[in-house]
Amino acid sequence: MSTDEPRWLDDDEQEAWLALVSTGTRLPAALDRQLQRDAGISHFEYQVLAWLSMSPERTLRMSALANFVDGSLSRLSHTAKRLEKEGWIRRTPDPANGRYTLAVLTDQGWDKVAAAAPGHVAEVRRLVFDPLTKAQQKQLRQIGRRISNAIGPDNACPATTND
Amino acid sequence: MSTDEPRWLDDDEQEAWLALVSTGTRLPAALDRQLQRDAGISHFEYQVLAWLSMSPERTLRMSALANFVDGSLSRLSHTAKRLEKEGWIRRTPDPANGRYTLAVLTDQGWDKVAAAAPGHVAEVRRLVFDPLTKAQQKQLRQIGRRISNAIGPDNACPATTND
DNA sequence: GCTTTTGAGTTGAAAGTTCAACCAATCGTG
DNA sequence: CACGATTGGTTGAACTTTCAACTCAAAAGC
Repeated sequence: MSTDEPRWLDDDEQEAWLALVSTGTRLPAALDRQLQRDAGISHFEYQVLAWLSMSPERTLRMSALANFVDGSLSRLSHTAKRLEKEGWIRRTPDPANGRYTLAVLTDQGWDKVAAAAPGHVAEVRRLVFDPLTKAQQKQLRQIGRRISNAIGPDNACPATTND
Repeated sequence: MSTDEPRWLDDDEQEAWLALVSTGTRLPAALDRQLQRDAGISHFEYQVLAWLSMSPERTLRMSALANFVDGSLSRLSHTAKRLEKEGWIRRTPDPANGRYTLAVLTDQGWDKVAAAAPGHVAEVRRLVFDPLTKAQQKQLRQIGRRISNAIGPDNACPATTND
């Protein structure tokens, strides 16, 4: 953008960066593969079902759900249509305020997440936690929080002030 | 998969996991936004151009390039068609072995990356390195390497054995 | 109280990605 | 040296995601 030389990445930064980009594309891909293979759903769809399953009444407003899964409302709407067609969720206008839409996990939806969860958790463990020491897991938590803060708000995890 | 209870994530793991997923989806999105806004290309396209620009003769075989950018050959082929249409790359059959295809960065392609790079590097710095201490940057490098190893081969960064 | 504005959500078309089928060149093997 | 198997790459169709336009309900102005 500006005309003066930017501060390029040094070798260490470069290596960290390449590793991060590579992991950032390959980890989601790996999770998608596992879920697609064992449950026939994408990681995004899984997250939608999972967040609903953890919510009171198994219910969330579409916009809240979109925030949790870090997706656009439009993307969520299309996905919700597919999930609804499968019978895993239902959508109803919020009786308390007609311009909100509530997404509700159905019983079949619950069964679906319940069936998919163990395999998914095992994969997360295998790829992320098992290869790390306890100390590294803690470091990862702190690092993730800092980068997430830098990216900005819209965060699923409520802001924790301590780093 | 198996019928016995899986080992669920404890609270600390859960938090680390949510942070990682959130960062893993929002960081690429943020990079895409910056590049799209300032250069009119996606992060994936940028990576293609960048890897070519760093390669001898500004040339790489399609399959090698696909590995570097962690994408399928098909995806790369479609992308290459678009980049070629813009005049940023050329494709020719490898004279040495007719079943390989060489992707070559053109002069305009070089100019394109050169123009996009400073803004992109600045964004990477802002989002990833500036918020971290030197120690955390080192930790991130090690953690990334371990997770990357767990995911498996096909890695852009040549395998480094020390953790 | 009627109109304008704002915000949540949906929709359809365009762009991008994946999937499976395909082509073409090389390698192996008899 | 011929023929099937393999490998690198492309293509088109199906699917997903994005983008911009639109709908509808609640709030805000006046």
